[in-house]
Amino acid sequence: MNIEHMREFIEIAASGSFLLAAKKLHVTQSTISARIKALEEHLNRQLFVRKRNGAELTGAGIHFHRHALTTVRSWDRARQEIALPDELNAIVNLGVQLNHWDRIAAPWLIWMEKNAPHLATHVLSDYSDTLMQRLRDGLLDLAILYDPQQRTELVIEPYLTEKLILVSTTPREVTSGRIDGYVFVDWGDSFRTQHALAFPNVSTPKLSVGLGSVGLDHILKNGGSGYFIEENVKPLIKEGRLYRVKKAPVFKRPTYLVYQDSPNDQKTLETAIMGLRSFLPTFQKKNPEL
Amino acid sequence: MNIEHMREFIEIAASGSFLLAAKKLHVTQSTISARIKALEEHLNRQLFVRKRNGAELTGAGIHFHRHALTTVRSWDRARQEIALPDELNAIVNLGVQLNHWDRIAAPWLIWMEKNAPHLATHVLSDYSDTLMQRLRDGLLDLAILYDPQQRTELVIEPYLTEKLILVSTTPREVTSGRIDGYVFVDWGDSFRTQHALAFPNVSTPKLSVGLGSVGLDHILKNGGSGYFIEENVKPLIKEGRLYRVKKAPVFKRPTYLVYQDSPNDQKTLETAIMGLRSFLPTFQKKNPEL
DNA sequence: ATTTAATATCGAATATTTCGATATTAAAAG
DNA sequence: CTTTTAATATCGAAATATTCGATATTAAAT
Repeated sequence: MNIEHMREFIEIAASGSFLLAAKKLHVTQSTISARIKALEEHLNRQLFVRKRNGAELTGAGIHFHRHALTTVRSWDRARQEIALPDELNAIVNLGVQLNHWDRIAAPWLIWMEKNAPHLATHVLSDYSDTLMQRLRDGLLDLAILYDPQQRTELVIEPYLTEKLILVSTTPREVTSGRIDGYVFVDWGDSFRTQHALAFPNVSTPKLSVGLGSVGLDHILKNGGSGYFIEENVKPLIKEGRLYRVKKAPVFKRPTYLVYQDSPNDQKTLETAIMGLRSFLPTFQKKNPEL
Repeated sequence: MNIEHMREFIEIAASGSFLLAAKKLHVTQSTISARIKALEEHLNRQLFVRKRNGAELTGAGIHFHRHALTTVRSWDRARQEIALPDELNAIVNLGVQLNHWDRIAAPWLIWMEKNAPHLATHVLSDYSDTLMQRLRDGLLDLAILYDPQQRTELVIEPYLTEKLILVSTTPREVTSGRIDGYVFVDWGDSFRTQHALAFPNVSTPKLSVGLGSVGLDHILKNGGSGYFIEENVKPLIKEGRLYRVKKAPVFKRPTYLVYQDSPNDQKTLETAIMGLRSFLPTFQKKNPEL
């Protein structure tokens, strides 16, 4: 069965006439007639009632029409997601953490546009484990993530190291025991370990959230404190909406560049990686303490 | 695009070799080669990496494979429904969890046979996420599942709430610490959370299984305890083969009825849903005659 | 360097699709 | 009741696309 023929069936159903549809589709009416005949024979069911003023769907035709639509849509979606336009000769799929879009994905897209205009780009922003899984499945060419799992077929190289600093909506120093309004943001395994070591006597934090931005929103609205990525809260500290808690330990959070060991398209991957690496020196110049 | 060719693409992906697929499909290898070449040119994307020992999907190929499956399935469904004899005028495709066959699918089939004999029925029994995907792709009309993901195009309504109770092959009460012969059955995200809260000091359970029936078989054969759906173990408790562990917490496990917001065939869907609702205790209270 | 087990290519044979011309059909007009 | 008309159906020839069989190419393993 040919999907284009199903499309024509849909067009005929819409125009209500073989002749009209033929004109619209720039084929002869006899072609349409033959196609429908073939389709009807294939399905062993009449799809149209031929009338003086055109063709009308039969019951089976109406039924088939609905399915034809989903089949054609499914194909269209496949094409849309896979097909590359002629002027682009490859695609790079980059995965980044949800909170890395602004700082990594956006500048990378600009860099790629400028330095490799013949390469299409696609960015997926999700959690580490989803990205990891997509990498393994070959659906991503490379990803930047925290806590990568070592795997033989994957190359892992250190990328940026972020700092997690404790900020509060009111200026204060770190105190022992329960910290009021403290939001525990789960920044992953290694953070949890470091955090437990640094604050052995802090029992269950008042509020735990899985996503940095949610926790940040929360304390900005309701007051409180928590650990956030320095880069993300810097502007807020400048505005005076947040204060850095003095003497609080700073946690490091390394990110890694991960990609397939033997990729399908070495050159494309290298270009993409070059783009990502190009942010490292400039980023580090701006943040010499890292 | 020819659907039969997509089927061949799927076969090649499955066999991992042009040559093998050619043999299976009773065409020459050069035909397969040409077909894939045409497909790749059409999409302007490489789908296979040709290797010494066969052909392996590229990332794009894997991605395309998923869509190819739904397109082909969608077409199959169209054909299947159109091929129905006249006295049956539609098919309802119901998806249920693997362990729900007996309790939901089987009685539903009987109900449908009695109350809507002109509707053909088809039941798919699989995991939640597979069912969810099929629903989205329009390959299922409705499904009953745990943890549905909210989606604009889907309607979700609460259905049965099951109880998970702790049973053991020997009569006893719940004890602190490690429970001997305990089988941890993974009943999904929300169960894991509830379980962790209820048994904070139970470390890694001795044995974990993904599927309830497997776990149940295991303890019946080897002795032990675990959480199972009340309805499933009730007869076994009566027989004296299992004992309910006293004072153990009971976990709730809600199931949901999920269907497309704007279905292909409103009336057919409504009938099917009515059948499913008729099994609900609330419905049976209101309509005791059923 | 050779062998081998895979895919790619190419021209000829074959099959399918499309076209253009014409036939058929059935309702509307006369 | 016949003619007209506006649609679809049919048919053979031409155009197009697909498949085959033979052979070339490739790259890993020997």
